[in-house]
Amino acid sequence: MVSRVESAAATRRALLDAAAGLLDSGGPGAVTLRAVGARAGVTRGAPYRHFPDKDSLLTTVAAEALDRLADQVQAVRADPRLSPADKLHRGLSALMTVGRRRPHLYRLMFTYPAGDPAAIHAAKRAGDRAMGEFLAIVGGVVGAEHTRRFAPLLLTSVHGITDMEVNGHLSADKWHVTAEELVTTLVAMIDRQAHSG
Amino acid sequence: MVSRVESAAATRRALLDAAAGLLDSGGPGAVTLRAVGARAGVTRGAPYRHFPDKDSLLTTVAAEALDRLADQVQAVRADPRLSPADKLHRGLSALMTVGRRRPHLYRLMFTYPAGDPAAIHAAKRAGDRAMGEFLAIVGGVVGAEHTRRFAPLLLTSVHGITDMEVNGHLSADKWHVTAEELVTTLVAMIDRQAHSG
DNA sequence: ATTCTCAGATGACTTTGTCACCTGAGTGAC
DNA sequence: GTCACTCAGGTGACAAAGTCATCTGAGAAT
Repeated sequence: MVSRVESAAATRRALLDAAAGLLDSGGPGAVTLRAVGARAGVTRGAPYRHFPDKDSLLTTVAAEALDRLADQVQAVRADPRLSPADKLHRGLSALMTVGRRRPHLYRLMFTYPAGDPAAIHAAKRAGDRAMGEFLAIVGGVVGAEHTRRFAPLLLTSVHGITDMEVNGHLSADKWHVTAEELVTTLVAMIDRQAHSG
Repeated sequence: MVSRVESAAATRRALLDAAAGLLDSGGPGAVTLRAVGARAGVTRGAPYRHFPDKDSLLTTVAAEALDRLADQVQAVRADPRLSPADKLHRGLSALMTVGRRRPHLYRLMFTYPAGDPAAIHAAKRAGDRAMGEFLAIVGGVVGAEHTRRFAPLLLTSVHGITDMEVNGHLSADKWHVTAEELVTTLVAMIDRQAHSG
């Protein structure tokens, strides 16, 4: 027997999964509320029982993705078997992997959130949490006194590298560099900078 | 007396300007072909005489913006009164200024281009040209042997900084840094790296 | 002068976001 | 246990917007 609230929660979950799935397979254009509903086993109007509008649904998808990223980074940070340098490498890899494996979702995660205030707040909160986890990892590498400058620099830079790669502005055969190479160079530079002058 | 081709060219121009204007003032959601047509003084169907579809129109807007950016950077690069370091600073400022003054256009410029092959090609071409101009400027600062690595790194990083700022992920009161500070740090680091080891 | 070409207008169709309203199954009060 | 209630979900409807077929009229070629 399923209670009413259980069924409702399951539908909500199915809607979010359907939206993310459609986004992955067909890009933003494929995400219509009708298609989302169909994929979740309900009809066009049903999503409005769970989200005030389409933007809020999408922003919630982004918020969940940011939260999962934050979880991953948190797990990396808390893993006692990893050295600070390894943690940094894995954390950054987690970010880039989202961009490569789920480019449309990645785009959504870093777009200015829209929709109702609750969804927007959730997205900002999740984004800040992910950022905070990264900050802590970077702090373990460069030392607290350098974190304020280098952590955001590293994050924004790696985001830029990922974003441009995802959007085809980093054609390897034209600029003769890979994203990995850029990140490696960047990390080495920051490391050196923080541990010398 | 206006010839037919003059009138057609003027309409095409008006359509592109109208699209860019609507994008600036109301975001992507405000750019409808009907609104574009109205703002350009024609009706809904007229844009299809100049662009095969909406995506192609938008991609052309992006291509023109990238071309204008390339022009600016080229002008900076060719200015004999500027030192290499000044050129770099002004070039990067040009990029960030687009992001701040015209955030929606900035987003469009760095999104994977859609539409007909001609428009896509124009956008990629313009993007590559802008990238090439930046590359030349960076080469003047760090020396040819370091350009391949540092130029794309600098560009992607500054793009990432700008993108995250534009999308509200760099709230100064939370992370206690400004975009300027990040760029300054980055440039100083690259400069130092290229001129020492 | 006649015919042709093409920019632009118009009507129509389709997709999609959104809302008002309806319905039926769990749920709490008695 | 009965009854009214709440709310998830279904359905009809509407408006906005992309797109196309078709029409028209003014400049261009002959």
